[in-house]
Amino acid sequence: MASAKYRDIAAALAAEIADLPPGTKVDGELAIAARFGVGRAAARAAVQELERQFLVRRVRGLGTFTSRRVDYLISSRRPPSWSQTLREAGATPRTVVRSCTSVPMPAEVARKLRMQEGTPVWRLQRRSFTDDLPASWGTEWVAAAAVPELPTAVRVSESLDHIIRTVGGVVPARSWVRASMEAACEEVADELAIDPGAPVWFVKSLNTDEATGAPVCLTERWIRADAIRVVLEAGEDAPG
Amino acid sequence: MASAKYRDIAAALAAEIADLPPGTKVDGELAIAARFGVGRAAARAAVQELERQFLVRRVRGLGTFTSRRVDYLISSRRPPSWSQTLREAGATPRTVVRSCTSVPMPAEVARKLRMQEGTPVWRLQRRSFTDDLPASWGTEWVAAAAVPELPTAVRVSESLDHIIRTVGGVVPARSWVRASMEAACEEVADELAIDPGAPVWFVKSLNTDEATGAPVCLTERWIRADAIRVVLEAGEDAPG
DNA sequence: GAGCATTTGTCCGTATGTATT
DNA sequence: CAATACATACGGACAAATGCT
Repeated sequence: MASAKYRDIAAALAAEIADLPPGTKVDGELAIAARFGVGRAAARAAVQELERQFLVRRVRGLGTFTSRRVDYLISSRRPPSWSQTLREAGATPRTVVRSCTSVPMPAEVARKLRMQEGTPVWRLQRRSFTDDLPASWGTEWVAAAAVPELPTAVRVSESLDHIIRTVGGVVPARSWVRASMEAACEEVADELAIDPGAPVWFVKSLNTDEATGAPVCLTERWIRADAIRVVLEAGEDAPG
Repeated sequence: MASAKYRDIAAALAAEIADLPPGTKVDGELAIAARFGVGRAAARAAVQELERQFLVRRVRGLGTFTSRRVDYLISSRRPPSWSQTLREAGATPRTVVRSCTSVPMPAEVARKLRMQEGTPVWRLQRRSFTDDLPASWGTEWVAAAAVPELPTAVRVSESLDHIIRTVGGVVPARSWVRASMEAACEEVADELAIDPGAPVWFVKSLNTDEATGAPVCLTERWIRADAIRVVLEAGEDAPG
């Protein structure tokens, strides 16, 4: 019995592609089926196994490609910046504003930001890419007082962290973070160009002024699990 | 066209089983195929979709059953105890010692524990269950000085946190945690009774004496993603 | 824009293997 | 040993997305 054919094939393919640079095109289902002398079902199961392990990414009509997950390190010791974190991990980040409006602060947000419900707050919705892959989407609630002209600022810089530092004059630091893995709902799946139900991280985070401890912004962000490996570091010591 | 049949079926089934108590037997593939008027392939794909989303668990020869994931909250504000965390979540925890030996401290562990390489350290390997499901496995490195008689102590109490408190006389607190989701390797899959490649959490954590900050133990633990929903929390403020 | 080849996505029917009860 | 139900696999078919002509 040993194991199933598709598992052996998956293991063989995994070893083959291990050293290939990300984005390399690999054999299609039919080619694999022919090479290993199996039907398309077994070949397909093998490639799907690799996909579940985030080793390849598949695009209909195009093919199967080697993939890599970029580490996204969330730590209280480092600035809460998508751009900077991704760049340090060796990827090319990009962020696009979907909407940026001033709204009355909802009750839940007000509680977290420790401000009066109904006072104006920026509601910034953005989508972030890593190497041209839509990898993150979510909402950032920024205290209006911290950055008076956010809509203008986000047109100049892609980094909210940078904006708050330069325009707002505060250094944001992660105060608390909560991360879990969920199945993508319709809306999230749509924004991230994945199938509904695919695994995504949900990261909620409060950033405060490093100096005064005053709340600056609240972020709620979904992150594609197949593109990003979220690593959360809690605590003060260096993990090495 | 709208979407695939199996997705519609999966969505319909998900809604049906949402309120069922965990462990309830649900329709098999053939029953679903008959009910929705599709082939077995589509029915199977639908159930597999539910399985990927951790809504059901399947056992060959037995059937498909509703599942629940227990929340495992890892936070710097709460004691690093499997037993206590799981119990609070309403599950029945159990921990079994696989091995407990005194070994010379490896270099990597020594660096994390800030001790001399080669000094004696307890190497404790344990497997933890939630409701009789093997859900976690890993190694704990405990400074020998903190608990002189660990092999005896682990026979009395299942909670390492409790042992260190009572026998060692220190209150352990999470100093830092590093968690990510990986595909299970052979060894881990074997210990957790899952297929190799299935999604598992890998959690590495350093616990220190709450009072003095001195390192007490280093843990490396794999956790079944289909059984446990890991939630990471970092920071001082109340998340509400 | 239309047409075509490629490749993955979905689905069918059928068959056999294997674990549990 | 038999019944049940999931696991794997085959071959075939059409749909849908992509890139190119």
